[in-house]
Amino acid sequence: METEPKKILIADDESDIVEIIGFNLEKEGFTIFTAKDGNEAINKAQQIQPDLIILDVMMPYKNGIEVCTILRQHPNLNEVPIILLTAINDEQTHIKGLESGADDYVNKPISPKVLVSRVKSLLRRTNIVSINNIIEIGDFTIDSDKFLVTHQNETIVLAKKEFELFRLLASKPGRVFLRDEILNIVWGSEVIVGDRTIDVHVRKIRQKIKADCIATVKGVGYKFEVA
Amino acid sequence: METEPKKILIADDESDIVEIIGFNLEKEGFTIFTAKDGNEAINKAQQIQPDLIILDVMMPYKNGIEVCTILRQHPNLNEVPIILLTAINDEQTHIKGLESGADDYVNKPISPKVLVSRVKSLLRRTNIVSINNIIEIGDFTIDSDKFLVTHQNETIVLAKKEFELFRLLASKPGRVFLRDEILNIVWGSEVIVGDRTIDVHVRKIRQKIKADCIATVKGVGYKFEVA
DNA sequence: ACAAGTGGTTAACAATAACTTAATATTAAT
DNA sequence: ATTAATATTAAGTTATTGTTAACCACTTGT
Repeated sequence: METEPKKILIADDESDIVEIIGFNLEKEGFTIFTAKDGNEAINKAQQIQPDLIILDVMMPYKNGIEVCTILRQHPNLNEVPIILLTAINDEQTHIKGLESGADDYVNKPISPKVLVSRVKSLLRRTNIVSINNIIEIGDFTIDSDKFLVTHQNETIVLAKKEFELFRLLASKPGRVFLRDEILNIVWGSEVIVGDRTIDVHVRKIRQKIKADCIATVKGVGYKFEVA
Repeated sequence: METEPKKILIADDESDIVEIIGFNLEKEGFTIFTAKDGNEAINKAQQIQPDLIILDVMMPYKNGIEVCTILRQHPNLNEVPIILLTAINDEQTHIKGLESGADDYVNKPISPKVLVSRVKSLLRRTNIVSINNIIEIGDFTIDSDKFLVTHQNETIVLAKKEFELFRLLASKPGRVFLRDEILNIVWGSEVIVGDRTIDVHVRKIRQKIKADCIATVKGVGYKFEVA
């Protein structure tokens, strides 16, 4: 099983904090993404589907707690581990932060080492609990648990066969799937359907997804192409 | 699906701390068990199989970190959520505590309310299915103790099976539950009921709850959708 | 004990969404 | 240009779910 580096999104308007935290997490092998305000945090989270998000509470446009509340209602991000970071050492805010759906609430000033420990602890816990069936490729997110495809913040609802076909192609971008393979995997080896059936499904997917991401390889099959 | 109150084991040699924390957690509907030292904590944990353990770091016989390390090697307790409690505000200990497998590390003096929040947050994360006896999602409040659903201040009375089905779906908003899953969880794996049974229950829920919050995924199952 | 009510299940049928096919148009390869 | 493969469209078919009402088992109040 491949273990790609875990992606962590850090959102804070104070660039030196982002830098020091980012540096320490990178040292541990995490891949770091950053955002400078609440809106950017939400957009980037959707784009990159991080494994964990660190949110400063005091940020322009949307504060960390607001971002947290929004993410918890988001179809693909409502289970992502969230750590709130704050200079506010206030009981009410602390409780409100956790109630907004955050997993941890850490007061500044922070020891980077402690933060790294907390990140690891949280990831350890979330890995035990949930194995998310999410494929990300290009601007697409394919969530098998929710039977949902999202593309650039837009949610696309596919029917069962459409979804299974799309997921198959997207599972190995660039690789061509023979029509026979597709039939075997999506329809099953016993089922016999005409050749045009696949085409019609491909058409429906292409229609629902505006992007041009399924390529025909004439005489062979279809493949998913990253734009 | 029975909803027993969640069991929490508190281990601390300072009886007044145990008392104040215990009191506040009981107020929230948790059942409290206590231990006065490390060995007792391990024994009681095995006996009662708590849903969460709070360990003081400084305890006789075995300290909290040692207890945590041992529990993490124990077959039945290696996944139980653990919160370490400590008067030691020291970075090294903090990190060691988390590395021993604890999920959280909280410094004394503690606000009981904050601790309760952290307990809830951790239980929310560790329990896929509603362990908090109260689920709040969208405009809905689902209270497993009172078997009550409220929606925008209106009280909705659901029958037992209806309630369990609704709670299951609401416990993982967005996630599609396969019909088989639903049967296994709500009806139990031994019980055999016809296919239309689920539909009829869904219909009744949809009828009682005016909102359109249960979506059908044809050929797959049902899911709860936030409006 | 009895009637009335509640909850749960089933069966019959209706409605609908998903899937398949067939007919025709378009495209790509040689 | 010719041909084979795929795209497109609409219509037809099937599978799945929705709806209703009836039935039975249990509980509750009298």
